[in-house]
Amino acid sequence: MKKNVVTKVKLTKNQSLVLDSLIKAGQPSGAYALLDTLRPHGFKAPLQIYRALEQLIDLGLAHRLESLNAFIACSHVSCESSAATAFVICDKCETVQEICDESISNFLSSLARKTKIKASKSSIELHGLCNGCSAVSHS
Amino acid sequence: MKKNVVTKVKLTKNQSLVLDSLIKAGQPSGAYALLDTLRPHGFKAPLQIYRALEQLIDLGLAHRLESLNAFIACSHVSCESSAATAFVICDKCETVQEICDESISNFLSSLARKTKIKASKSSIELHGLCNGCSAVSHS
DNA sequence: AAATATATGTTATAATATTACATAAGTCAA
DNA sequence: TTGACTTATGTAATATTATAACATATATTT
Repeated sequence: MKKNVVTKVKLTKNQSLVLDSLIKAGQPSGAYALLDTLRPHGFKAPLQIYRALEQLIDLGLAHRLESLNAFIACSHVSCESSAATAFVICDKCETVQEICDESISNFLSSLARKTKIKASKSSIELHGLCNGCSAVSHS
Repeated sequence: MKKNVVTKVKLTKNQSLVLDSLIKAGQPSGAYALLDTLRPHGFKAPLQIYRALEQLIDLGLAHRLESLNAFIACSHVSCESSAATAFVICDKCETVQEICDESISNFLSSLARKTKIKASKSSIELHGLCNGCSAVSHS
């Protein structure tokens, strides 16, 4: 797995703005929601968002949630191995837990070994109801 | 995790046609590719595809690959627990290995336990180069 | 047969993402 | 500093993926 350990990077203006928006949102955000948020800052086209996101993801500062077509700021100071992260998503309150430990990387290594694949990217997303929401919702 | 153990189901005409196309394709297919394949059979609108796919997925006969926005026939006679499946995808030859064993379900249970989520759905997708393709491609 | 649920057909539109091309700004070597 | 090069940006147009809304038809149950 490739990864990007980044000590210090200077983000461009657009990248900073997008990252700030993601952080402020604190939950999964779609590209067009980010665009709307940033219109007051002069953003006008989706590409401005998608390009910034691409860099942020490369840098490990943001992640893409494949099952939501949405993006989220990395919850770690610097996600050392953005390729071995799991996301646990509450479908009710939209809270996302980002898990990034040995159990994940071990599982992925083992899976790669078993299937004889040279892995480059992974996506693990678990949906359900978080502790709080499952206590409440009887519906 | 909910699952759908299906002994015998009568598929509708559209469901059968879509499933057949998926099986023939033998690799991930987008909804619109399926639509084009099935135009000769009278399909005209995306909804005919999406609706059939929804049922097939519910029945465990097909799966959605979130990271590709594509669909694939279940490779098991009947995927007993479609919620605990991992997909290993070669980005070069597009081959998909569908893994559905205890290591997957154990990993997911453990993750759910640790994060205190009541899981309902999961998506595990590992991208890279399969054995054959990684031997060849130096690019 | 009537009532109900499920499947289908069709049009329009929403939501997500990329292509293509032009311009600007930063980086580095001579 | 200039020129060559790379990276970032702006903008319009368009491609791709997915759903809403509404009408009709077919199957299932009572």
